[in-house]
Amino acid sequence: MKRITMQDVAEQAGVSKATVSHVINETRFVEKTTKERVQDAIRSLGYRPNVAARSLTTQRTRVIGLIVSDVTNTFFGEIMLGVEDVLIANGYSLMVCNTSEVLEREEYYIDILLRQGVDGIIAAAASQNWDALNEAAKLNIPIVMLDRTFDNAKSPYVGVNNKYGAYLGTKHLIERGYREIGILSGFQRLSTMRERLSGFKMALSESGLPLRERWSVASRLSIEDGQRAMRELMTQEERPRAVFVCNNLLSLGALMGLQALGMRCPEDVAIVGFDDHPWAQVSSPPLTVVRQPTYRIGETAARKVLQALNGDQDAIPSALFNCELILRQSS
Amino acid sequence: MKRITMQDVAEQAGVSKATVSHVINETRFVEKTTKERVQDAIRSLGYRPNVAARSLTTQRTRVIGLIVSDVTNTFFGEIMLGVEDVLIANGYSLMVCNTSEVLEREEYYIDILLRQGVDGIIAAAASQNWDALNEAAKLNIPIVMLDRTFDNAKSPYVGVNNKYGAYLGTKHLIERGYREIGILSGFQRLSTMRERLSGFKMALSESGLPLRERWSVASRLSIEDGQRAMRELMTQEERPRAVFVCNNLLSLGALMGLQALGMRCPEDVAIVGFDDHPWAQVSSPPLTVVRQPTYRIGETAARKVLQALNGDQDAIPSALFNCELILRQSS
DNA sequence: ACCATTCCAGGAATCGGTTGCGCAACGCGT
DNA sequence: ACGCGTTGCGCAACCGATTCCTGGAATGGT
Repeated sequence: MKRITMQDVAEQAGVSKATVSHVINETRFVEKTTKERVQDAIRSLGYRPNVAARSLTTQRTRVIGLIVSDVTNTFFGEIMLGVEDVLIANGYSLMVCNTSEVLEREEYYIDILLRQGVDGIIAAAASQNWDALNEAAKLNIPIVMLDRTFDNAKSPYVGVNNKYGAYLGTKHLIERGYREIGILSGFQRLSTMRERLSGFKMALSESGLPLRERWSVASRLSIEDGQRAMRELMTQEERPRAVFVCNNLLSLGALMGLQALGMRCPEDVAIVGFDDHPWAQVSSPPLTVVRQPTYRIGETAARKVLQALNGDQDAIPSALFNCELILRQSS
Repeated sequence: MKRITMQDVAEQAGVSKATVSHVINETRFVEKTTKERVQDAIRSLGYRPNVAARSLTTQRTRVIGLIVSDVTNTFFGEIMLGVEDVLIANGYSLMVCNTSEVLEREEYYIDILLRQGVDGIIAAAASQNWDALNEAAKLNIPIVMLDRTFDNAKSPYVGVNNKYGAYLGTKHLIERGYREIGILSGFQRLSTMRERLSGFKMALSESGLPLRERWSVASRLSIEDGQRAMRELMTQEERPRAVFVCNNLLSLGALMGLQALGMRCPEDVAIVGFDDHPWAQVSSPPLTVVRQPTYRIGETAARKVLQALNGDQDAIPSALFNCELILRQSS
């Protein structure tokens, strides 16, 4: 079936393409009866504007690119939900890219998104210094950093106060009486992980507790790696009695690692995780976690790109949410 | 910064736009030296083709739309992963739409995708008779149904043998000695849910076990609804001693519901869930589940759209994977 | 040396919209 | 009846690529 174009609508309605366009976009006054004829023609023909053609002239696509590092993680799933809700409500669409924390894939995707001509990019960057992002900035494409940021990033950032969150979780362990506390964190190239480590250290030093280097392990962000790392922590001659875990996949891995070792939580070792997860309520034991407002983070990030697109010339401020400690039975 | 066009490249290389285009797409022989000049120009200018312009003439966007019903569900996350890997490898991009099982949103998204001019659609449809999809079919846009299908769908379908999966899980409960078995399923408008219910019934009747109507509840697919439904099942005077749960969110809800009622699993009631989940390994108790090969489902669906796009005129066959029973401690 | 091929590459139309410019018709005042 | 301002809409250029048609130069055969 031949695709129906604006020309077809124009002919059917007995007007010019220009008028059809103006009716659709409400960009100029059109007499009521004419307008109705056009709308009828649109309906009866089942006309659907071609966004490629439109964006060719307008230079805008009304598509936003979202780069996340792990689509299978509920954390990002909820963020996507927030982003999507806001975008849809504003007539934008979403192009999702999953990097699996692989740097090359990230660069590749940036390129793709720029070719697609996305109007803006929301990114949970895997890398630490993103030339590709700078390029995008040069093209005047607004960027919003999500979850993680760079040291000298000039783009607004939406995330949580990671340092405080980790501090909160660690403090809780200390208050519970634990004094031998370890930490299971992730890539130090991620700002979140650095901040969480630093919050952890702050809590420790504030209470005069030492941090043993061997009790601080950083691993890749996966269940298997969490499991491995937990084993590494727990098989030392002198092992920690509590562990702060910096990510939900790692928490799951940690729990599994513990089970594999035949150790009990919290009797043998207490755990506080970062990031809540629906299943954390029924895990064995239910996990005490530091929760981030994921949906709101997504929403906020989306609002900020739109804000930038709507010509808010002022530098758009970053948004930091606070974390919340959810007490359960692992600590 | 002005966007760099093919014209700029052509001038810099001292050739015509046509030649630049042919170099980029390898659509006609270009002398080695000329080609190199063009490639140098592309590099030095940092030229990036405008896909909107391209798709205007080619009538193809190299974008595939993926409609899922719940992005926060790991199940769909893994499917997305599979879809994405295949698409990327073939130079396609992905536009993700999340319907949250809301029918209007689904129709809305179909419209959006058609406007965007996606080359194909992969859909886990929430609705049962999709006019919108038929429209897409009329436009010669290949559709692949994912996870669920319609009764008289003419599009290929990629999923699992749900009936057999449910049969497997139920059979397992029966073999364990349970005779009072209930089922917690979802919307009967979803083909998956109907099939699973039917597999469940098959197992029951095969063993001469009765199905009490009150032991079969269908709820919306969410954790809260699963919880509610489980309570409904468990607070009857005569309650089942085992429950087959048709979806991972419902399983989680069921577990939570049980906890809330102070009941123990599997002592008070055994559970077998449909869909595996990483956290199901550490839940209390670890959950026996019927697992679907999610990643492969995604991959396969993507391959099928591409196949259709590459002009495989023959009707593309559906693909049904088999489920696998994962034994843990809830049964 | 001349003509027929072959080889390379350019010109220009085209895809389907948007938008600046300008014109015809109409109403109103005098 | 005439002029002028206003109202409503059409014409055509343009966005940035692809692709068909065409033509000049180089090559080869006799």
